[in-house]
Amino acid sequence: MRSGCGAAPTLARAAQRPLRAALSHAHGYACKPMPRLSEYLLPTEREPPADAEALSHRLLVRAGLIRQVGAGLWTWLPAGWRTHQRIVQIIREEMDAIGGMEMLMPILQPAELWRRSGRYEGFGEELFKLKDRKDADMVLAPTSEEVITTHAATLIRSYRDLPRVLYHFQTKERDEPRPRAAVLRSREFVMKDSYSFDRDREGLDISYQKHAGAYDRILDRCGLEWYSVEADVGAMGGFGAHEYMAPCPAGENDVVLAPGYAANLEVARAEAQPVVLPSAPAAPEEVQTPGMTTITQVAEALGLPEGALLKAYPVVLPNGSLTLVMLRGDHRVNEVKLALALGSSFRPASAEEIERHLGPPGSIGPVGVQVPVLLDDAVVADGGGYVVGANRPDRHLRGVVPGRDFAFARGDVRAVVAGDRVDGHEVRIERAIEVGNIFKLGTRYSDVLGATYLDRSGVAQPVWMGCYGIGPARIAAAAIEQFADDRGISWPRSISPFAVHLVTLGKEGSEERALSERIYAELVSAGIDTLYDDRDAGPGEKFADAELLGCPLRVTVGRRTLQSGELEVQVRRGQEPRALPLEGAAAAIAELWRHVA
RNA sequence: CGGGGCGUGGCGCAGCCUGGUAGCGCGCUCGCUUUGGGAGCGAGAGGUCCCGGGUUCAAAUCCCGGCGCCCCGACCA
Repeated sequence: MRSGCGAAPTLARAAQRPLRAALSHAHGYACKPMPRLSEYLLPTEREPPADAEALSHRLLVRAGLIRQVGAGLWTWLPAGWRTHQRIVQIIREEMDAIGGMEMLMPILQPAELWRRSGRYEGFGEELFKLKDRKDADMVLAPTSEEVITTHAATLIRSYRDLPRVLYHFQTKERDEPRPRAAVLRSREFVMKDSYSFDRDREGLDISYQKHAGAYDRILDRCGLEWYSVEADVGAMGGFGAHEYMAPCPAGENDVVLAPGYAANLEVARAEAQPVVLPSAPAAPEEVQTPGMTTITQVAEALGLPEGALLKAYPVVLPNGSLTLVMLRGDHRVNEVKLALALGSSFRPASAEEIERHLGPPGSIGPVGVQVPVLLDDAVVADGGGYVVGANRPDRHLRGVVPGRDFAFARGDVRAVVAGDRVDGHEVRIERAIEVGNIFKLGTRYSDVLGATYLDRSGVAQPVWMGCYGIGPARIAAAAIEQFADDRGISWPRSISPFAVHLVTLGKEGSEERALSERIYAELVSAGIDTLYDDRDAGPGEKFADAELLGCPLRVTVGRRTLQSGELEVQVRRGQEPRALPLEGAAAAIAELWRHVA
């Protein structure tokens, strides 16, 4: 918070002439102008738009912070933009603190660069493509690895030029297949993306750790509840990645959490809950399962838990070969982990392929098949036997023991479920929104775009890169989701559009109004960001709007204030009321401000 | 891409089935009253009924085509 930009005018002077003029002109101080609601654009709505589902979407619109332009396209209105900019500033400070240098790269980029990196086709339908008047192919950048690496190729020449961290805040364009929940997934949004350049892998590790520290501080300062989770390095390749997840109901990811453990469900590993198996006979026995094609049906018919059955998931690799993935009946395949275990992408086998290689879909199994079997790690026999499909219609096999009755390779390919354990602790699974990510790129871009430097011995080496993104809009939405109550938003103080929402209940010309003006001037002079509700409206409406907008402190000036000589301050979170002495109110409010969340 | 839903004043909705001068609540404007939890009375303003075509004497309403938006799933550096 800024401090003192001029003495408050006295009450007497305030009564003599328009206060704002006194503040901004007569005094000549460079006070940050603090809006009166009667002159501000804050279009609050009593009802949310009918198509808004997510809480953050409803509240952002109702509180007058954003408005829609098209699918996935949103305008930030003045108060909303204040929050956005506060988040941007926090990010900027923490990036600068780790030695980042702010710059700006264009959104509109030549397709040529993207062809060279292989992403013109590789990025997929999400990449906005267009042509300029000379018919040259262009793209609207969803991210800036190509441009920054091209710069690095010519601007970084020597080991002395490394390491470096460069970043910018820039609009990103992504033709999302399904924009949703207002700013949670939009087609155009501002992102801070930074890029680190190092001499080698060890240097990259250091840059990565610095970013991890910066991101920790950014999200703490923004007042969010958040987790850093291990992430899938995905299609981009890479040497490691973390995602920063903020738990919230409107989130799009599942995070697996246990004390000391946090991972994206896509990559999470945990110890499965045990299942009691019937003891295995000397050899598998066939059982009749007429018309039963699902795990549930067979388990029920045999009186066994679903975990005592094995589920078959035949997949086809790009080379056309078929692999039979087997996992416990109560588990589900995690496709990301499966691709990792297979070392390749895959697709589920078609019914026709299953029929040809194995048997009738619905009762296929691993015994006697001619295709490789990949057995999930959670399948442990331990003296017992499993029920599997017999590769014949209406038949299953009972008492099947992996290893004895079929050969297999091992892999962890199942999705973790709540109740599994990590280090003895049960895990829980929460919805969360990804607000940032950090990624060790390695030399993927420097190799293809020619970013090399000369090392100490004069040998050209590829630059080792990392990329790091964070989305202010998602941070804002996550903060709303995490802290809103039934009256509206409750901003963490660091990213609230205003610190104080000053409500006057006095009519124009009243004594209360004159007092309000004085308090307003004092707050502004004390450097406190204040929104002053001086509208000619009823108290109910003003309070409702204040609680909807969610500034941490609401200061009310009315007849009661005059009678009691005390100022009423409400802390938004918990709607806790307090009384402060009128004398020295601004200082007391500033002090209170320092202690709210 | 598959499935579902919706486009009528700034917001929320009715009217459409069964065609006949477009309505309600909130909001907005003006006046008076009111003023510590979305206040009252009175008077007003505001709509190419998403677009195009068709049927009809007549289309918000029926038919055909298109566009837009939302939700679920798939997908997702």
